[in-house]
Formats: sequence, C-alpha cells, structure tokens
Amino acid sequence: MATKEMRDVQLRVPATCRPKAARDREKHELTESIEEYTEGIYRLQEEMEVVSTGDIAKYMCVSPASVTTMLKRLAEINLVEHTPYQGVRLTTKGENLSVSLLRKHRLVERMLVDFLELPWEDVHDLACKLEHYISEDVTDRIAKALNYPTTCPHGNPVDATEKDNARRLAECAVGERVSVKRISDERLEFLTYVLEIGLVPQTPLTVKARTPFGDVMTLRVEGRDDAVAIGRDVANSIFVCREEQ
Amino acid sequence: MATKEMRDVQLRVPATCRPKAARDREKHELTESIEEYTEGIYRLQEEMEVVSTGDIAKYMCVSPASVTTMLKRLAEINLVEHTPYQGVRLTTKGENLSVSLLRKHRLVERMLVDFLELPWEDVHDLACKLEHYISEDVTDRIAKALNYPTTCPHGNPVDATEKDNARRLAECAVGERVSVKRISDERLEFLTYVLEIGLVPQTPLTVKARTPFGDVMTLRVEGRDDAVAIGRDVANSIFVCREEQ
DNA sequence: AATAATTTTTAGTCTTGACTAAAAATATTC
DNA sequence: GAATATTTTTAGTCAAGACTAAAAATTATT
Repeated sequence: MATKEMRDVQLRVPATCRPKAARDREKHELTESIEEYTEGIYRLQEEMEVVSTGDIAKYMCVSPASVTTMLKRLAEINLVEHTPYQGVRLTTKGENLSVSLLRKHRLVERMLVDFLELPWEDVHDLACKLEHYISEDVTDRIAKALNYPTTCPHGNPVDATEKDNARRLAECAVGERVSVKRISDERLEFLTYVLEIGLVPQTPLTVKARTPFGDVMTLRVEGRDDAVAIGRDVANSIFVCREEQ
Repeated sequence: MATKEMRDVQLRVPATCRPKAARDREKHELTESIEEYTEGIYRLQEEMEVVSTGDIAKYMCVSPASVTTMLKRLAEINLVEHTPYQGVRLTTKGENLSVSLLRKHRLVERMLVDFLELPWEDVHDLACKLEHYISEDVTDRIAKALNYPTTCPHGNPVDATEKDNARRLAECAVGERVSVKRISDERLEFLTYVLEIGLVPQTPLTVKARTPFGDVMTLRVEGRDDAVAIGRDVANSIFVCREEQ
C-alpha cells in the first residue's frame, strides 16, 4: 500500500488538538481550569455575597493553597478582583465569561437529554466538560436545533442573567402551595435523590410541616401518596415558585 | 440572601471536572494526549506499514523528542510496541482504543453536521476534541439518534475495521470512471479545497489525463463544466470506488 | 487586650507533556 | 568501507496546576 515516494503523509492532527496550542494560549485562549474556576465563583456568588478562598476550595475540591495560586492567575487576566485574605469578586469580564459558559452548559444538557435521551440526572458532569470546547457558533446551533429552550433540564435558565421569581423551598412557610422551578445543585448524587422523592421541575407540592429551626420540612408532593421529609440542605438547593409556572 | 448558617454551600463541581481526576487517572483512565497519539499512530498505520518517530512528530506537529517520550509512556501501558530506532506498532489494546475513538469521532461529526447543521469542512477539529470525553453509552445514543449512520460526513467508516473496496484516486488509470468514496485528510484547509473543486463523497468523476509520473491528474467531475487538475498529494488523500456506491 | 483557633498565603515539590541541544544510532554517499 | 547526513534518543528546562508543610493574617475567646 505504501510506496517509497509517498512516505511523507499529508495527514495532520488539527491545531486545536495539537500540544503547541497550550503555548499559543497566551494570546487569547483560556484553559479549561481557568474557565471552571471562574464559573464556580459565579455559581458561589449566587449563593453568598462574599466568596472566600475556602469556599472555592470546597467547591472545586482542591486545597486552599491551589485556590490562592489560581486566584492570582485569574486576577492577572482580569477575571476577578482579589483582595488577599478578604475574598474575591468577579469582574465584568469574569461575569460575562461565566454567563457564556453557563449558557453552553445548559444548552448542552438540553441536547443530551432531549436529543440523545440521556438520563436527566447524568448529564451535568458531561456538560461540565464539553462546555469548554464548543464555540458560540456551535452553541447557537444547539439552541436553534432544539427550538430555543429557555432552561436546562434541571430548570436553570439558559440565560443566567435572567432573574426569575423563584425562592428557596427552605424559605417557604407551612401551608404554602408551590411548584418546583429549578434545582441548583446538579451533582449526580443529589439529582438522583431528588428524582427519587419526585421533586423534579414543574412538580406542585404543599409544605405540610417544618421543625422549629427549619431543619426538616415535610411535604406533600403531587403524585405521591406518602409525605416526603427533607433536610435543610436539600430545601436550600431546591427553588420553587407560586404554582405551576 | 445568604444567611450565616448556610455559608457552607452544597454546590460542588463534578468529579470529572475536578483537578484531582488527573491524579486518580493512574487507575485506568487515559489522558487526551495518550489517546490522540494512539489514534494518530492508527491513522498512520493505515497509510504506511512501518511508522517512525519522525512520522508521528510530523503528524502531531511536535518535536521528535516529545514523541520518543510519549512512546515510552504508550509502551508502558501497553498501547504500542516500540523498538528504539526501528519504529512503533500498535498492540491489540492500542488498536481497540483507536477503533473506539474513531467511532466516537465519526459519529460526533455526523451529529454536528446532520443535527446541528455545522459546515461539512468545519467539524473535524471539534470532533477531535470531543471524542475524548464521551462515553461508549453516549456514543451509542448518538448512533441511535441518527439512525445508525455507517460513515462520517467525509465518507470514512464509523467502524474502522470495516474494509471497503475503495482505492486511492492517485492509483486510477486514464479513462476510469469512479465515484468519490471517502476523504482521508480531514484538515480544514484540505476539505475546503476539496469542496471547492467539488470532490465530495458520492460525486462521480472520470480520469481524463495524467502526467508521466502521476504528479498531476486531470478530472472531469460531474456537475462541473471545466476540468479539474489535482496534484499527487490530493489524489492520494481521496479514495474512490467503482461508480456510485 | 492577649491568647487561641481558623483561614489564607507563601515556599517548595511533583507530574504531565511540551521544548532545545547534544549524543548516539542508523543510512547514505563517494 | 570511511565519512557524511539523517534520524532518534538522552539530558536537562519550562509552564500549568495540583500537593503538603510552615508562616502570616484574621477572627474568636476569655
């Protein structure tokens, strides 16, 4: 098959898969790590007004020392403002990057569920990886192919800047009738549990009782006979809105 | 929004996006690099019976020294057999990995073209990246969602072990009437050119002339008025078969 | 306010996977 | 078949991004 004069094969791996890409990066590209940290900080900022090194370390499951190192890098390329010992805040650039990544993430999730029919609770991890490799153009085409969905399969908005009327289930009073809007903790273990107790987006429910300091809530979930009791952490990660919308 | 007692947010990044994953790797996971080299060697083996360090360096666009280093690693985990100064050969394990990666690659390409409607010539680079992150399960679902396509958009078989009856256009004699089966060089620049001269898979054509040593071929391509002249390298990367199939 | 506890940062390693320059092996040429 | 050219390997660096241990800063306690 291979004759002598054609030894010099034309095949070549694409530039993006080439190792050199790591060096070319300096120009304008961001690493997956940088993106993942930035997006993580954005997610944390939605939960607390001041994000500390320790919070990020816990979220990313790395040592605090690693976070400090990375924060320096993020500050250098202007994604965050970091006051040592005081905490971080995303810059506008960092926020824009996060919003773009969240859009990619959530549209990819939708594609995995709606087109590929992967299980609802499985897609988050894969989307977390793929979001770093698809361009705006590809993302737009996913949106188009799926007829412009507005939320991910877990109910979170494709456009992260869009503020909805949802509040934490943990903040609901006894007697309130609400329906699940979105689930903010998308880890497999958590989603599996949430699915088990039937608290998927759109599900209506009524708060039946809660213990004195709100540690445990008892719910009547539509379509279930037995009451469901959930802890504080769970109730904090589930957002609800006033009935059916 | 964030009260004191809920500072300890439950959010957490998925394990696969966690840096530690790089360390956990030792167990059974392969890096993107390792996979890319292995697949590259497979592609090269299809073009030449003995693959040298230099060939790989050229293919990967990396220094020969880097290839030597990587070959040691590949040999260690049993993906190749490497005889210093003599060349490499994939082991069965290496071949299996390559076949699996090529399947992922080609199905992803199909999805990008058929479902997302990305341009034919653009999808290779992205597929090269994504192929390392999707599981067999996801791959199976892509196949299913697209109704089990048998080739990628450039005509290469989803199942790389399937041997077709195609031969290089460069090997065709004057007067032969054949049709394009597949294009083996999938770099953007090459595909853009091929598209320009109309040599996409399925296109019938006739070899009109060729210069003494086969450096230039003149073709009549169906659907084009003017003749097309191509060089040796191009004719080597285009595979054809006897008419319309 | 002084001491203790906690959190963050600094300092110094490690691994992956690139690099260059020099040395060794193989191939080619006169 | 000795001398030259080419290819491959070795040796030694470098950057990203993780780690641990120790030092510094902040917060909490009495």
